[in-house]
Amino acid sequence: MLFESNLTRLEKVGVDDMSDAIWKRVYRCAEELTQQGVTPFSRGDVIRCVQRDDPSCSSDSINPVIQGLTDNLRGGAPSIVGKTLLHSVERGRFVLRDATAQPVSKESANTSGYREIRALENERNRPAEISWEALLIGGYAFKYICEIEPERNGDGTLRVSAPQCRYSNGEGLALNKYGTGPFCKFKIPWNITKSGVYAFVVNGHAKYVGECENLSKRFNMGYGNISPRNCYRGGQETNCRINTLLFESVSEGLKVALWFHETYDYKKVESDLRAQEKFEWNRA
DNA sequence: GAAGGAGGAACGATCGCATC
DNA sequence: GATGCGATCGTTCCTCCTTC
Repeated sequence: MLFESNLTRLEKVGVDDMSDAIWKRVYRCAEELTQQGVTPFSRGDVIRCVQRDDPSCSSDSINPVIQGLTDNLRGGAPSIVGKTLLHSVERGRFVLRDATAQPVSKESANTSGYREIRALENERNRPAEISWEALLIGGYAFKYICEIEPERNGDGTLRVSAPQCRYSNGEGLALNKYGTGPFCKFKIPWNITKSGVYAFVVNGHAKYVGECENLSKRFNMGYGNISPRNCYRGGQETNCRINTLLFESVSEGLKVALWFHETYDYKKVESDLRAQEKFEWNRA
């Protein structure tokens, strides 16, 4: 059978461990509709078909997946197979892209469409103007980024975040050393995409230095927003530990500022700094 | 080898705007 | 108003590198 062999080939390229992935259900439905002679099929046809098997799967989840599988639509949720399965023939109507086409490998799927999306994002997120203010740490000039200002309650007290409570923990994992918090949530501007070395400066004293490839991501998707999984063993303990230290410092009324030294050679600069000075929040 | 620190891929959720 | 499209962000998991 033509369609069965296509799916089999997809599974052979390394995607057979994702039996519940929405993209796979979407593809099966597209095959099913095509076999029934419903081609082109509508977005709604696919959504109804997927929901027939899994009513809990909302159209909000299915829509970006359809988009992400369609070669001539931009955006959507990128899947492991890339934009290789569907083709939009008119607004809201699709056909299987090429029932006889060879699927792309995981590697090539990652290198084409996905990279183009990232390149566009990088272009959009041009670096922000960083203050001219500078701070010398170990001979390197750091620029001021912002003060760390966690979310607060209506009465001005720090809002305590407890992401560990949201983890389903089906494997019965223990909390890691720093998984109990308390945690806070904060963000820095999203448009500082440069690599370099950052420093937490508390009341004028550098407490921690670390490296990053993308400062905004490192903070907004790392330190500033602790994910439930990271509170448990195997999660990113460092994010938990540093977040709690920030929480405690700000709670005590201390000023915590983020400073940044932009460099491509961030590994060397970080190790150089840590060799020169001992920072209280860095571990050995 | 274990632990710490970080990057990145994959997938999904949500939101705003456009179009029918 | 419903549906479709596009963009952005969040979560989880995995891998890599370095240091001890």
